[in-house]
This record gives sequence, C-alpha cells and structure tokens, in this order.
Amino acid sequence: MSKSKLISPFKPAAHKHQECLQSAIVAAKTHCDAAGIRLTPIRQRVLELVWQNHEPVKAYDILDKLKQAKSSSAPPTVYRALDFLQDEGLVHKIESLNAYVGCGNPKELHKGQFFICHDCGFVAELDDDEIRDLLQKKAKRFGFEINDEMVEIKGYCQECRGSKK
Amino acid sequence: MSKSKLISPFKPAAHKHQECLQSAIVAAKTHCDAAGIRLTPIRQRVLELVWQNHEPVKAYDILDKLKQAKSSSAPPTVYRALDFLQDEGLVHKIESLNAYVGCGNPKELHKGQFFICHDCGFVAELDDDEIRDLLQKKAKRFGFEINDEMVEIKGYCQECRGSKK
DNA sequence: AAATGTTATGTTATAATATAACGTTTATGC
DNA sequence: GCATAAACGTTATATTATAACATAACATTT
Repeated sequence: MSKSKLISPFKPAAHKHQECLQSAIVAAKTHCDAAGIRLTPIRQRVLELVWQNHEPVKAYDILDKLKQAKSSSAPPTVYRALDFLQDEGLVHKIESLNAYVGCGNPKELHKGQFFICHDCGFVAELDDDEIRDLLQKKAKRFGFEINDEMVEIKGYCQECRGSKK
Repeated sequence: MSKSKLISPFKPAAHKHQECLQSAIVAAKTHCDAAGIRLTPIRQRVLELVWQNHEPVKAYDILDKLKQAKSSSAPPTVYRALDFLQDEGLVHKIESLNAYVGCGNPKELHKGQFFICHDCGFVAELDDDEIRDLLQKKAKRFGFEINDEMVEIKGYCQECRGSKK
C-alpha cells in the first residue's frame, strides 16, 4: 500500500512540546529494546537535545549543551551519538543545513521529505510514497537504481505566511 | 508547458568530454554577455575546473588547481567564484556532498534534480516539472509555500549496474 | 570470578569546509 | 580623467567533521 504520512507536521508555535519530546524518547527506548541495542545515557541525552524543538539542531550546539553537564565532552561524543541515532532512524540530517532533526517514526527505516520554514525554522517531515514512486519512475528512464534520496524543501509555513498578511 | 529535460545525462565513460566542457564555456560566455555581467578569468577558470568531468568537484580541489597557476589563490578566491557561478545558474552545489557540478543550462534559473552514481561518481541533472508540481501539491496540503528545493538522489547508474552483472 | 571479545566512551589532534573583515586593484560609466 | 562600484588579494578565523589510539563498560564463556 502506498503511504503518505506526515510524520512531523507543522504545529502552532505554542503547541505542548513536552509531549513531542517525551513520546520521542519513549519511541526510541521501545525501538532500541526491540532491536536489542543500547540507548545509552549519552545517546539519549543527544536525542533529547535534538528534540528540544522542531528546528534542525547543529552538532556543536549539542556539544555546548553536553559540556554544561560534562565538560569532557568532545566532537566525537556528539558525532558518534548522532551517527548511531541516524542509523536507527531516530534522527535525520538536513544536508542543506548541516543540522539534525528528530524523527518520531523509527520503526520503518526511511528517508523522509523535509519542508523547512525560513521564518520560524520549523521542519515538517513527510514520508510519501507518491514522491518516492515518481522519483523511481524518473530514475528508471535512464536505468538508474535508487539507493538513497534527499528531498529538502524550503519556504514558508502556513503560520508564518499568515502572520505576514 | 510542463518540461522534463535531462540537462546533464549519464554518458558512456568514454564520451568526448572536451565537447561538454567547451559548450559549457560558450554557453556561460553567451549568458554573461547577454546579462551584462563579467565572466572574469578567475570565474572562467573555476567554471572550467568544475567541468573537468561530470563528478561533483570539491572547493578545495579547485583551490589546489588554481594555486598551481597562481600560488596566491586562497579560499575566498574559489568561494567567490562559486557563489557567482551559482547565482548565474552555471554551477549547482550538491549539498549532500559539499561539492559542485556544472550546469549546461544557465538560461533559465532553476534548481534541478540530481542523480548521483555511488560507483562512478557521475551526476545527471534533471529539470522536471512533474517532480516540482508534485512537491507543490504536497506542500499545498499543509499551506506551505515553496521557495527553494533540493532533490539529490543517490544510487547506481546504468553503466555501473551493467558492469557488475 | 577470571579471561576474553565486543561495544562504547575518552582524549588529543587535525582535516575539511566556509566566511569575516579590510585593504587594494581594476573595470566602467560619466 | 575621475568617481564609483565591482572584483580581487590577504590574513585570520569560524564551522563542521573525522582520525587515531587509549580506556572503560558490558557480556559471554569458562
């Protein structure tokens, strides 16, 4: 079946973000338990920091915050945790920003399509087979076999557009 | 009218690349003349280096080559030229690789969709309205106004797939 | 619990990518 | 020619990411 799922929708600026954060952590724990891998304290902490809001977070900003608790933290501390989280589908990298966002849908490994608001910085993640199928169809025309895809769309979200009028 | 144009197709490994290079330079000159802007020697040289082949080229690799002719070249030399060339649609940045590819279609400013072979490194550029329209349609559903888009697809080109079987 | 293998983390250094800031030169229009 | 803007030179530094090797934590077998 073809799916089109808004994994991380745009939300009112004042939504209850604690809930996003907590459900992401629960989902991550569940996923890691099921997969028999370890969500260590460092990894969980990095995941929490990525989920501080719905904006892409920079590796060195994460590092700064880690250092507040543990001054010995270094770049590899962060990048290793981010690598782990990406491998498990708990975090995505936004390539065009060199920044990272949480993913609330670790179960199926996927690469979503991202919509990023220039104004508020919010990122919405879509997991859409129609887009994927169309890219497949295009690729097929010249015999290309797809293995990985990055779709990052920038513009203005409804809320920010509204506030400008 | 809706277009789907393969701006830079995949090509046999042994295609006559001199022709790609030369026609790109001619197109760039024509474009700059028409627009009343200057394709200075540095800019032209950087463009030639980007067009050395159909693989994305790194800024510092360009710099190394510039230095061979003029040892005073520095990072800003390269990045300024790349910025200019990107603004004019003569070069695209592949965000997921931090690398740059030439574009043979400067006339209409656009952001293409890129297909990148993991094996040979070749990049094909597609300029396809069907993809763009679909992304528009998806965005519209949640009131998102698109302003910039990045589509980078990785996998294996026909030639490389063939050679593996 | 000792020995061992594996995974995760600590630590230092450095590579790779990109921009800031300011001065100088060069093109171009008047 | 001269004023102006555009392009370039130069030095320094910011930002992003990885290499390399040591140590610690945990798991498994004995």
